[in-house]
Amino acid sequence: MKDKMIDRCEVQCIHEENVKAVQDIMITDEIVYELADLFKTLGDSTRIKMLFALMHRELCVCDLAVVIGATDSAVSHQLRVLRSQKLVKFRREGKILYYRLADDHIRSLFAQGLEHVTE
Amino acid sequence: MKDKMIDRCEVQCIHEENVKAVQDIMITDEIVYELADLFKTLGDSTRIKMLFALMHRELCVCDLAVVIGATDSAVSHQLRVLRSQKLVKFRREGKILYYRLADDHIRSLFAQGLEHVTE
DNA sequence: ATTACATATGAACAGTTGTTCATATGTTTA
DNA sequence: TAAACATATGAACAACTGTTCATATGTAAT
Repeated sequence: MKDKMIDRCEVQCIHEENVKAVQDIMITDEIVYELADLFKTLGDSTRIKMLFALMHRELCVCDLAVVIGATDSAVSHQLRVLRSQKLVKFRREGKILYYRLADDHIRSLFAQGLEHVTE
Repeated sequence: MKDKMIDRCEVQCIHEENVKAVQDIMITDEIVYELADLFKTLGDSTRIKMLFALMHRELCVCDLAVVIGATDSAVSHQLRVLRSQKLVKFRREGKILYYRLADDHIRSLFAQGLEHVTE
Protein backbone atom coordinates (compact mmCIF):
# COMPACT_ATOMS: atom_id res chain seq x y z
CA MET A 1 0.00 0.00 0.00
CA LYS A 2 0.94 3.62 -0.26
CA ASP A 3 2.84 2.61 -3.37
CA LYS A 4 1.66 5.57 -5.32
CA MET A 5 4.53 7.80 -4.28
CA ILE A 6 7.30 5.57 -5.58
CA ASP A 7 8.73 5.91 -9.03
CA ARG A 8 5.85 7.62 -10.72
CA CYS A 9 5.51 10.56 -12.93
CA GLU A 10 4.26 13.30 -10.66
CA VAL A 11 0.54 13.83 -10.78
CA GLN A 12 -0.48 16.64 -13.02
CA CYS A 13 -3.44 18.74 -12.03
CA ILE A 14 -5.24 16.53 -9.55
CA HIS A 15 -6.91 18.16 -6.58
CA GLU A 16 -6.46 15.28 -4.15
CA GLU A 17 -9.12 16.36 -1.68
CA ASN A 18 -11.79 16.77 -4.35
CA VAL A 19 -11.01 13.42 -5.87
CA LYS A 20 -11.11 11.61 -2.54
CA ALA A 21 -14.28 13.32 -1.40
CA VAL A 22 -16.12 12.34 -4.56
CA GLN A 23 -14.72 8.80 -4.59
CA ASP A 24 -16.07 8.32 -1.08
CA ILE A 25 -19.64 9.00 -2.09
CA MET A 26 -19.44 7.52 -5.59
CA ILE A 27 -22.32 5.27 -6.58
CA THR A 28 -21.49 1.58 -7.15
CA ASP A 29 -20.79 0.33 -10.66
CA GLU A 30 -23.80 -1.97 -10.53
CA ILE A 31 -26.18 0.91 -9.88
CA VAL A 32 -24.43 3.01 -12.51
CA TYR A 33 -25.13 0.34 -15.10
CA GLU A 34 -28.73 -0.13 -14.04
CA LEU A 35 -29.37 3.59 -14.17
CA ALA A 36 -27.67 3.87 -17.55
CA ASP A 37 -29.79 1.00 -18.88
CA LEU A 38 -32.96 2.64 -17.64
CA PHE A 39 -32.16 5.96 -19.29
CA LYS A 40 -30.93 4.20 -22.41
CA THR A 41 -34.33 2.56 -22.66
CA LEU A 42 -36.01 5.95 -22.36
CA GLY A 43 -33.62 7.40 -24.95
CA ASP A 44 -35.39 6.34 -28.10
CA SER A 45 -38.16 8.22 -29.86
CA THR A 46 -40.22 5.14 -30.64
CA ARG A 47 -40.23 4.03 -27.04
CA ILE A 48 -40.92 7.58 -25.82
CA LYS A 49 -44.02 7.70 -28.01
CA MET A 50 -45.13 4.27 -26.84
CA LEU A 51 -44.76 5.17 -23.18
CA PHE A 52 -46.44 8.51 -23.67
CA ALA A 53 -49.39 6.79 -25.33
CA LEU A 54 -49.58 4.22 -22.53
CA MET A 55 -49.56 7.01 -19.97
CA HIS A 56 -53.08 7.82 -21.06
CA ARG A 57 -54.67 4.41 -21.45
CA GLU A 58 -53.87 0.78 -22.00
CA LEU A 59 -53.50 -0.24 -25.63
CA CYS A 60 -53.06 -3.43 -27.64
CA VAL A 61 -50.00 -3.94 -29.78
CA CYS A 62 -51.52 -3.01 -33.11
CA ASP A 63 -53.29 0.08 -31.74
CA LEU A 64 -49.96 1.18 -30.36
CA ALA A 65 -48.43 0.58 -33.78
CA VAL A 66 -51.05 2.74 -35.50
CA VAL A 67 -50.82 5.50 -32.91
CA ILE A 68 -47.08 5.95 -33.22
CA GLY A 69 -46.83 5.07 -36.91
CA ALA A 70 -44.69 1.98 -36.74
CA THR A 71 -44.82 -1.68 -37.69
CA ASP A 72 -46.44 -4.24 -35.42
CA SER A 73 -43.13 -6.02 -35.45
CA ALA A 74 -41.11 -2.97 -34.48
CA VAL A 75 -43.54 -2.25 -31.65
CA SER A 76 -43.39 -5.81 -30.44
CA HIS A 77 -39.60 -5.72 -30.36
CA GLN A 78 -39.65 -2.49 -28.40
CA LEU A 79 -42.26 -3.80 -25.99
CA ARG A 80 -39.85 -6.54 -25.11
CA VAL A 81 -37.24 -3.94 -24.23
CA LEU A 82 -39.75 -2.06 -22.11
CA ARG A 83 -40.82 -5.25 -20.36
CA SER A 84 -37.22 -6.17 -19.60
CA GLN A 85 -36.83 -2.82 -17.84
CA LYS A 86 -40.12 -3.34 -15.99
CA LEU A 87 -41.58 -0.23 -17.55
CA VAL A 88 -44.73 -1.92 -18.89
CA LYS A 89 -47.07 -4.77 -17.96
CA PHE A 90 -49.80 -6.46 -19.94
CA ARG A 91 -52.96 -8.49 -19.58
CA ARG A 92 -54.37 -10.94 -22.10
CA GLU A 93 -57.92 -10.90 -23.43
CA GLY A 94 -58.39 -13.62 -26.00
CA LYS A 95 -55.60 -13.24 -28.49
CA ILE A 96 -55.17 -9.58 -27.76
CA LEU A 97 -52.57 -8.28 -25.31
CA TYR A 98 -53.27 -4.99 -23.58
CA TYR A 99 -50.18 -3.15 -22.42
CA ARG A 100 -50.02 -0.50 -19.70
CA LEU A 101 -47.37 1.33 -17.69
CA ALA A 102 -45.88 -0.75 -14.90
CA ASP A 103 -45.88 2.04 -12.34
CA ASP A 104 -45.77 5.80 -11.88
CA HIS A 105 -42.02 6.34 -11.99
CA ILE A 106 -42.21 6.90 -15.71
CA ARG A 107 -44.71 9.69 -15.26
CA SER A 108 -42.34 11.45 -12.89
CA LEU A 109 -39.36 10.88 -15.16
CA PHE A 110 -41.27 12.28 -18.14
CA ALA A 111 -42.43 15.25 -16.10
CA GLN A 112 -38.89 16.06 -15.02
CA GLY A 113 -37.54 15.48 -18.50
CA LEU A 114 -40.16 17.76 -20.04
CA GLU A 115 -39.33 20.46 -17.53
CA HIS A 116 -35.70 20.36 -18.56
CA VAL A 117 -36.46 20.26 -22.26
CA THR A 118 -39.12 22.98 -22.31
CA GLU A 119 -37.45 25.22 -19.80
CA MET B 1 -60.36 13.57 -47.54
CA LYS B 2 -62.20 10.72 -45.99
CA ASP B 3 -60.34 8.57 -48.47
CA LYS B 4 -59.59 5.90 -45.94
CA MET B 5 -62.75 3.93 -46.63
CA ILE B 6 -62.16 3.39 -50.32
CA ASP B 7 -60.47 0.35 -51.70
CA ARG B 8 -58.49 -0.69 -48.67
CA CYS B 9 -57.89 -3.89 -46.91
CA GLU B 10 -60.17 -3.78 -43.92
CA VAL B 11 -58.51 -2.69 -40.71
CA GLN B 12 -57.53 -5.55 -38.52
CA CYS B 13 -57.69 -5.13 -34.78
CA ILE B 14 -57.77 -1.38 -34.33
CA HIS B 15 -59.85 0.06 -31.54
CA GLU B 16 -60.75 3.31 -33.27
CA GLU B 17 -61.73 5.21 -30.15
CA ASN B 18 -58.54 4.35 -28.30
CA VAL B 19 -56.39 5.31 -31.25
CA LYS B 20 -58.13 8.63 -31.73
CA ALA B 21 -58.12 9.51 -28.06
CA VAL B 22 -54.39 8.93 -27.79
CA GLN B 23 -53.60 10.70 -31.07
CA ASP B 24 -55.41 13.75 -29.75
CA ILE B 25 -53.12 14.13 -26.77
CA MET B 26 -49.95 12.85 -28.42
CA ILE B 27 -46.84 14.88 -27.81
CA THR B 28 -45.31 16.65 -30.84
CA ASP B 29 -42.47 15.00 -32.74
CA GLU B 30 -40.13 17.83 -31.85
CA ILE B 31 -40.62 17.30 -28.13
CA VAL B 32 -40.35 13.55 -28.57
CA TYR B 33 -36.92 13.98 -30.15
CA GLU B 34 -35.74 16.43 -27.52
CA LEU B 35 -36.86 14.13 -24.73
CA ALA B 36 -35.24 11.16 -26.40
CA ASP B 37 -31.98 13.09 -26.80
CA LEU B 38 -32.01 14.07 -23.16
CA PHE B 39 -32.51 10.50 -21.97
CA LYS B 40 -30.02 9.22 -24.53
CA THR B 41 -27.47 11.54 -23.00
CA LEU B 42 -28.25 10.16 -19.55
CA GLY B 43 -28.05 6.60 -20.89
CA ASP B 44 -24.32 6.07 -20.72
CA SER B 45 -22.37 4.85 -17.72
CA THR B 46 -19.47 7.26 -18.21
CA ARG B 47 -21.77 10.25 -18.30
CA ILE B 48 -23.81 8.94 -15.36
CA LYS B 49 -20.64 8.76 -13.28
CA MET B 50 -19.57 12.22 -14.37
CA LEU B 51 -22.93 13.75 -13.49
CA PHE B 52 -23.08 11.92 -10.20
CA ALA B 53 -19.63 13.24 -9.31
CA LEU B 54 -20.62 16.76 -10.29
CA MET B 55 -23.74 16.49 -8.14
CA HIS B 56 -21.46 16.72 -5.13
CA ARG B 57 -18.99 19.40 -6.11
CA GLU B 58 -17.49 21.15 -9.09
CA LEU B 59 -14.48 19.41 -10.62
CA CYS B 60 -11.89 20.13 -13.26
CA VAL B 61 -11.56 17.86 -16.29
CA CYS B 62 -8.63 15.80 -15.09
CA ASP B 63 -10.06 15.32 -11.59
CA LEU B 64 -13.21 14.08 -13.21
CA ALA B 65 -11.13 11.72 -15.33
CA VAL B 66 -9.39 10.28 -12.26
CA VAL B 67 -12.60 9.96 -10.28
CA ILE B 68 -14.40 7.93 -12.91
CA GLY B 69 -11.35 6.13 -14.25
CA ALA B 70 -11.30 7.42 -17.80
CA THR B 71 -9.00 9.31 -20.13
CA ASP B 72 -8.91 13.10 -20.12
CA SER B 73 -9.81 12.91 -23.77
CA ALA B 74 -12.82 10.65 -23.25
CA VAL B 75 -14.05 12.92 -20.47
CA SER B 76 -13.60 15.99 -22.61
CA HIS B 77 -15.60 14.42 -25.43
CA GLN B 78 -18.39 13.51 -23.04
CA LEU B 79 -18.38 16.95 -21.46
CA ARG B 80 -19.14 18.34 -24.87
CA VAL B 81 -22.17 16.09 -25.10
CA LEU B 82 -23.31 17.18 -21.65
CA ARG B 83 -22.82 20.84 -22.54
CA SER B 84 -24.82 20.44 -25.74
CA GLN B 85 -27.72 19.15 -23.64
CA LYS B 86 -27.27 22.00 -21.17
CA LEU B 87 -26.63 19.56 -18.36
CA VAL B 88 -23.34 21.13 -17.23
CA LYS B 89 -21.74 24.56 -17.09
CA PHE B 90 -18.17 25.59 -16.39
CA ARG B 91 -16.06 28.46 -15.17
CA ARG B 92 -12.44 29.09 -16.06
CA GLU B 93 -9.67 29.71 -13.53
CA GLY B 94 -6.37 30.13 -15.31
CA LYS B 95 -5.98 27.16 -17.60
CA ILE B 96 -8.25 24.99 -15.53
CA LEU B 97 -11.94 24.59 -16.29
CA TYR B 98 -14.25 23.75 -13.39
CA TYR B 99 -17.43 21.99 -14.42
CA ARG B 100 -20.65 21.85 -12.45
CA LEU B 101 -24.26 20.80 -12.98
CA ALA B 102 -26.28 23.32 -14.96
CA ASP B 103 -29.38 23.05 -12.78
CA ASP B 104 -31.32 20.80 -10.45
CA HIS B 105 -33.32 18.82 -12.98
CA ILE B 106 -30.61 16.22 -13.11
CA ARG B 107 -30.85 15.66 -9.38
CA SER B 108 -34.57 15.00 -9.69
CA LEU B 109 -34.08 12.74 -12.70
CA PHE B 110 -31.44 10.73 -10.85
CA ALA B 111 -33.61 10.51 -7.78
CA GLN B 112 -36.55 9.19 -9.81
CA GLY B 113 -34.32 6.85 -11.77
CA LEU B 114 -32.78 5.45 -8.61
CA GLU B 115 -36.22 4.88 -7.14
CA HIS B 116 -37.20 2.81 -10.14
CA VAL B 117 -33.94 0.90 -10.24
CA THR B 118 -33.70 0.14 -6.52
CA GLU B 119 -37.41 -0.45 -6.02
C1' DA C 1 -58.57 -30.04 -37.58
C1' DT C 2 -58.02 -26.10 -40.19
C1' DT C 3 -57.88 -21.33 -40.92
C1' DA C 4 -57.42 -16.63 -39.41
C1' DC C 5 -55.24 -13.56 -36.72
C1' DA C 6 -52.54 -11.03 -32.79
C1' DT C 7 -48.23 -11.08 -31.28
C1' DA C 8 -43.44 -12.70 -30.86
C1' DT C 9 -38.92 -13.86 -32.52
C1' DG C 10 -34.53 -14.39 -35.29
C1' DA C 11 -31.30 -12.93 -38.69
C1' DA C 12 -29.38 -9.33 -41.23
C1' DC C 13 -28.28 -4.74 -42.31
C1' DA C 14 -27.57 0.26 -41.82
C1' DG C 15 -26.92 3.81 -38.77
C1' DT C 16 -25.25 5.53 -34.41
C1' DT C 17 -22.11 5.89 -30.44
C1' DG C 18 -17.93 5.79 -27.29
C1' DT C 19 -13.19 5.19 -27.03
C1' DT C 20 -8.46 5.80 -28.51
C1' DC C 21 -4.67 8.06 -30.54
C1' DA C 22 -2.68 11.97 -32.59
C1' DT C 23 -2.82 16.66 -32.84
C1' DA C 24 -4.53 21.40 -32.05
C1' DT C 25 -5.84 25.39 -29.11
C1' DG C 26 -5.28 28.60 -25.69
C1' DT C 27 -3.39 30.01 -21.10
C1' DT C 28 0.42 30.56 -17.87
C1' DT C 29 5.12 30.84 -16.46
C1' DA C 30 9.95 31.34 -17.33
C1' DT D 1 9.28 34.15 -27.22
C1' DA D 2 9.37 29.48 -25.83
C1' DA D 3 8.08 25.72 -23.04
C1' DA D 4 4.68 23.44 -20.10
C1' DC D 5 0.25 22.15 -19.45
C1' DA D 6 -5.12 21.78 -19.28
C1' DT D 7 -8.41 20.97 -22.35
C1' DA D 8 -10.48 20.33 -26.93
C1' DT D 9 -11.00 18.23 -31.39
C1' DG D 10 -10.85 15.07 -35.55
C1' DA D 11 -10.44 10.67 -37.65
C1' DA D 12 -10.89 5.87 -37.31
C1' DC D 13 -12.63 1.73 -35.51
C1' DA D 14 -15.30 -1.63 -32.85
C1' DA D 15 -19.46 -2.27 -30.50
C1' DC D 16 -24.22 -1.54 -30.08
C1' DT D 17 -29.07 -0.47 -31.57
C1' DG D 18 -33.47 -0.21 -34.24
C1' DT D 19 -35.80 -1.55 -38.21
C1' DT D 20 -37.27 -4.79 -41.70
C1' DC D 21 -38.56 -9.09 -43.53
C1' DA D 22 -39.56 -13.78 -42.98
C1' DT D 23 -41.24 -17.00 -39.99
C1' DA D 24 -42.97 -18.97 -35.61
C1' DT D 25 -46.22 -19.29 -31.70
C1' DG D 26 -50.47 -19.57 -29.57
C1' DT D 27 -55.44 -18.46 -29.30
C1' DA D 28 -60.20 -18.32 -31.34
C1' DA D 29 -63.55 -19.34 -34.56
C1' DT D 30 -65.28 -22.23 -38.27
